[in-house]
Amino acid sequence: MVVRELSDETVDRLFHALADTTRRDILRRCVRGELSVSRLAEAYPMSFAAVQKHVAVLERAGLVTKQRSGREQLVRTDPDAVGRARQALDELESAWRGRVDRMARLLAEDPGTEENDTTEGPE
Amino acid sequence: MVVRELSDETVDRLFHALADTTRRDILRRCVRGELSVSRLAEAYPMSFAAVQKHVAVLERAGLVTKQRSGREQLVRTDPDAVGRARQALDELESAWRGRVDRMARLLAEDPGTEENDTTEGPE
DNA sequence: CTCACGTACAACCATTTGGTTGTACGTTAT
DNA sequence: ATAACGTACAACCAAATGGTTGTACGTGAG
Repeated sequence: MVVRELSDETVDRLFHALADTTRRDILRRCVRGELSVSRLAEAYPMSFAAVQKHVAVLERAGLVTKQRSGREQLVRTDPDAVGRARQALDELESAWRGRVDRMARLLAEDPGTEENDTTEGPE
Repeated sequence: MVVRELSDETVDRLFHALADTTRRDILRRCVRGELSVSRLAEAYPMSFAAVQKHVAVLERAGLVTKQRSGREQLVRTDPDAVGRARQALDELESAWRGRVDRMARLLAEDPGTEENDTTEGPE
């Protein structure tokens, strides 16, 4: 498993897609069996086009995939999606604890250099 | 540990706050020692007021707390914050697998009521 | 005391977002 | 063949976002 580092834009789109109740609900629905967009749309108090847009946002964020089946477009949430969201959180949390710093430093410097942290952020 | 369920609005604000590169960077910076807002502002190619607004967003999301110290306002990221973000993700992921539904139903209803799922979304 | 600093907040602006309706087009059912 | 269905997409709109500048005010330093 390579787990490539997530770009800022990727994380932006990921979290933005998750920052909406309707979209999170769509995700939940489309795990147990894919649903056509119109079927989905029936579930919400908004137009078909609105739901279509929500799905598009989820798709751009890589949280769902669409697959054509006849005249329907079936939406399914990507199983790895949560994984990536979690990874984004992990990357943040690791900065939290300075773990990444320490590890990087431990790998880079001599053992025994237990300095206090002064990790430079992006200037 | 009580771990109260997160409201939709809470999760909305949480993910929305995280869906911005600058704000995520602020979070990273304000873990190792709190920083004054103006100190923070120096780090970004935008006005003081803009950074102030970003901090406000983080604060409303509960990701950061401010504490007055003299004429400065010190920003510190809440250690429990990531925890709540992770919880939000967990609540989603558990729906992923249908675990929460089943558990909730098992706990709430009579044993043996094995209905088919028709999980009602926000109407 | 006075002034610079750090903050708060309002007003304003451009862009994005989340929603609408309407139209067009391919596919399935009758 | 024709009608109904599911989708795609454009145009439009109101509200929220992310940024700006300007002003006011408390606090700390000289």
